[in-house]
Amino acid sequence: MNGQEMPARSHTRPRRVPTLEVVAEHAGVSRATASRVVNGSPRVSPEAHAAVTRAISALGYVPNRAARTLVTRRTDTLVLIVHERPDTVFEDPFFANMLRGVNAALSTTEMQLVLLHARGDQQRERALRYVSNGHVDGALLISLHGDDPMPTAIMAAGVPVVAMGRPLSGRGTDYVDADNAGGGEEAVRHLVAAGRSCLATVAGPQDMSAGIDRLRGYVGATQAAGMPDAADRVAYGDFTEAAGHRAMALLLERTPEIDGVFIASDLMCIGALRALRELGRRVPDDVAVVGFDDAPLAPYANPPLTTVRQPIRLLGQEMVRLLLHRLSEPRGDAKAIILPTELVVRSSS
Amino acid sequence: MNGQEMPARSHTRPRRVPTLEVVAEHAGVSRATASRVVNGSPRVSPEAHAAVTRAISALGYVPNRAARTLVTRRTDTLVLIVHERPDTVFEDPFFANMLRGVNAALSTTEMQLVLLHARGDQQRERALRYVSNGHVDGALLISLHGDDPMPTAIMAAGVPVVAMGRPLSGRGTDYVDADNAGGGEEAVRHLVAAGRSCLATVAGPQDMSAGIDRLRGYVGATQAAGMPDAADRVAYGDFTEAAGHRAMALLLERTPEIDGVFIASDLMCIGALRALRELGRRVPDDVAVVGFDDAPLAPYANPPLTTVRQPIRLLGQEMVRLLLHRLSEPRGDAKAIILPTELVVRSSS
DNA sequence: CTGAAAGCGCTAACAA
DNA sequence: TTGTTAGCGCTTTCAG
Repeated sequence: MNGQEMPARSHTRPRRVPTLEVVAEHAGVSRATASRVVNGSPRVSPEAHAAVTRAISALGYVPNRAARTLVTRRTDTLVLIVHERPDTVFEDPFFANMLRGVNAALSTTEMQLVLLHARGDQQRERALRYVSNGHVDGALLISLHGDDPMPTAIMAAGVPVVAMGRPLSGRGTDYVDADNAGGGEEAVRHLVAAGRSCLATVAGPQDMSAGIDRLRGYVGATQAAGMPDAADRVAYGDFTEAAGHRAMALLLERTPEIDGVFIASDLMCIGALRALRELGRRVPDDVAVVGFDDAPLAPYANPPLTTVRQPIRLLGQEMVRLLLHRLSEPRGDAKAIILPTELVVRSSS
Repeated sequence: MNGQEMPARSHTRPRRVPTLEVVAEHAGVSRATASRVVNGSPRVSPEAHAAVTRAISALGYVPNRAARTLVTRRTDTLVLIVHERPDTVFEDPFFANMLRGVNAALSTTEMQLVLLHARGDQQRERALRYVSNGHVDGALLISLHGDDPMPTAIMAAGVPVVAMGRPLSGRGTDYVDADNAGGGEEAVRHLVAAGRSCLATVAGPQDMSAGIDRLRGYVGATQAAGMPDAADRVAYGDFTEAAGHRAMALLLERTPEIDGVFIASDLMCIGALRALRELGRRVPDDVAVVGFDDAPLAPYANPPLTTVRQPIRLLGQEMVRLLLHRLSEPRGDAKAIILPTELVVRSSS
């Protein structure tokens, strides 16, 4: 299989942990009864229960997961698969925040989390094989691009899936997402309320729902505000700082009179801010900027950026909650959890 | 054990995967021979090998990890334990970068990574139990504080450990670290070369080796440069932005004539920069600043910060390499891998 | 309510 | 070089 002999890993762990067998003996019951107590079965007499419980804590017994998995085919493990297209979305550290949410939700459980990267065909294959072969009870998918078949493939293997962000394909996939469209609208309303009349946007990649939805919100709100021409002032970037710089410069070149701009990611904000500075525009007096808060970088921008904040940590938590729910409730319509965004106004001191 | 009945997770996975038994039959050999092929034993005839290999790919066989673990007591799993003291070090996203390094090193292996947070006694206990009970082959420890007994406890359980950063206790623990002292020295040399004569430092927490070592480097280099009095101009912070702000303000209050400062983390840099601005100091003309690059925040500072860069991603990789080495080489002296830092000079455009 | 017994899929002696 | 066999520790019928 792996083609080479395994190294003889002989780190002799002398302290062999107690087995159920030993617990049962210590409690004066059979292994079956001990197992029932461990698994919380109600069909156990109070005496037996007490005896086994005592034995467990006396011996410091902990169930052997491998043995349990072997028979139950349950792994008590979730996998987080990170789809990372070389040097784009994952460059920014929004990941850490999401992870904290995931862990928070998991910490009340006996579930453990394993991490898998899946960039490149080889790693994708490996990840899919891993998931399909019963190594995990469920999968969390993040940073999906385009119509990635991964969610469908995993579901076809009978493993429940929850995606972060609305998947562009795979109609039946459960997912959690921020209200990206609503955030885009809010940004526009803020700019309009600030008296801006010539809006533009640096939109995200149109092969990701986050990019698409934020743009949709922007377009809808500008039209609702009676600024249909704003829908034409769009430049696209791939969520990176360099792209933000490029897009902002392009917008200003095409329409110098822009006085308000919505930028669909915080990394792009940093780049756009740089472009504005280089072109001699003052922020926010000359051009008002509203960003989208994926990661904790925007607060460090200079001048401080007003942003639409995405509750990433909460999204992580909700992903896990939804997946755990699916585990006990395998069938049913696909669910989507959309969390509201929040406008965070920051002004230079 | 867990006190409540497990929910009946019945997501019927119909597609039962093929077992070694089936592979053996298909190849016309015994299970033992098939196993030998799977594990790359050389004691197999070419014909048998070919037959089994063919059967494996025909059937899409993948070894059942639980079964294998049950007998070999090897899990092919490493755990990354994050020690996160409430709201201090972990606030900054250096974590994501380290994780990428870890994953890079792991991706050439069949090993998988599980993530465990251990803040608070309860979670610490859980983590230790988890590790001690043979769920993993080795442990990676990050963001250790003070004389945390965790490394020693895990090693006592017979599980190899590698820590990120020199542990303050546990003499025998393997670890990887950046050359923090060297970085501090380099920062000072840079400031001296820039003609600064009244140096100060915002040092990190003195219950973490990163804080201690960077300060040591600073002190040593200032004395070597004939500025013994600089050793007195030290203010401490806990690596957070707020602390950096506070410490910088304190330094300037005590010694207004400071014209060069070394700041032991990038988050503290952001805070210090804010303090400098508020107090009307110009950077770098008035006060030159050299930071320490833990996370990708510093580049976004305004003005751009000259920093000592820590190769976090590489450190992650080296952690894994060292741990894998330990797995095959259980005994031997504790090893330390110290990676050099790099001075990154950034100037405002 | 309890126990005996049959495996889950795999590896590792031990024989052949 | 190969096959036979005995478990690894646990859950789960099935009788009692």
